Amino acid sequence: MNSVPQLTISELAQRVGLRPSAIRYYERIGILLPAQRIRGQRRYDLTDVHRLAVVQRARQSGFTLGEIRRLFFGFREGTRASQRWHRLSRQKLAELDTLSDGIHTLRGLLKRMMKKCRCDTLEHCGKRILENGCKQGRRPSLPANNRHNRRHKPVRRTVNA
Amino acid sequence: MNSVPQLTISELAQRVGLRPSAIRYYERIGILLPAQRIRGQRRYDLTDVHRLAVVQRARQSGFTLGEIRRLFFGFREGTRASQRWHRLSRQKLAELDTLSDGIHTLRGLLKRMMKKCRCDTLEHCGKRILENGCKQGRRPSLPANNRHNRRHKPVRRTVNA
DNA sequence: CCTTGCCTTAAAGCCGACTTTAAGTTGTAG
DNA sequence: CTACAACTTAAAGTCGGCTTTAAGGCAAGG
Repeated sequence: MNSVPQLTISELAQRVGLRPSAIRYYERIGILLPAQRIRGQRRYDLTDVHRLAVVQRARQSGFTLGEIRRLFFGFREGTRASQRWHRLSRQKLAELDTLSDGIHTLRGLLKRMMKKCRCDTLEHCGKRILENGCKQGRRPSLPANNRHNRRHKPVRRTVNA
Repeated sequence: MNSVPQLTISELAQRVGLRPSAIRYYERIGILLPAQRIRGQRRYDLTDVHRLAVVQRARQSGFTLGEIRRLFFGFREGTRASQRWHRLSRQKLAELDTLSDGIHTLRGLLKRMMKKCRCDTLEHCGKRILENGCKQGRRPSLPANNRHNRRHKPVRRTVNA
């Protein structure tokens, strides 16, 4: 049924554009469930690929690994826990909205700087941010640096398969 | 002319929601120009406030400090440098667009998870990301962690002045 | 049999972005 | 005169997110 039943760790890594070490790390911290093993070695299938696709997207969008675990893989069924999950999600949704806003603003700033060139643009933008920026939506919550993946070799994803 | 001619470092910090140590750090790494000093102590004015407003917004939107320096404060006039700047900006604009996309996707995923509840939603989303996600816009470029600002005391901004 | 290649683990290292600490200066109030 | 608050610096520490290293296992091929 699954076109790719068993992937080794480095095959999986290849597909999602990560390195094996990152995948092991994700397992350790509970982003991935302990993988099935065959003679001691981890094996994965397509559901893992999909899961990691979401993880990657989320990381790139500024989610921390903690948030990813809580929000995407942290819904247990108990009403208690589920309530907590809903609270967290609502919170994160709000954050995402203000984040979108911020990105929009900066996109605009960058574009204006490319045309009109120069500092008053910047100064003026800072002023605007301060003024209207006081609409206090819980600000995001910067995650951590992934630039490693650039410092070290880039890990190009396999285009498909 | 400027309603607030001289701010001490902690006054400035207060206004932009940073701690003094962060501001000194920004000066060290060239995000802020060496501040004017009066009897050895740094003094700031409104243009610094505005500058930091932009910096903050950019940090929250996932820019690294390096990018912020290069993109917002790194346009020198030489045609050579200016070309480089334009290249970087265009690149970052593209990144911002794919980032917006990603955020949109995840927002959708989170919302669907709140309604329909559960994993197939997630699985399905992963699949979609993999399929169309291969439109290879240079992915962002995660910056680093600011959660410190939460671990340590939050530093509430002064509402205005 | 031995090399090659990919796997394993635990532990240490690294980078970005700050914060904390330690030690010292300065201006003001009591 | 002293105490205090708020500043200064350099250096060390911290945290998240990985990567690298060191030491070893195991199957396939020559």
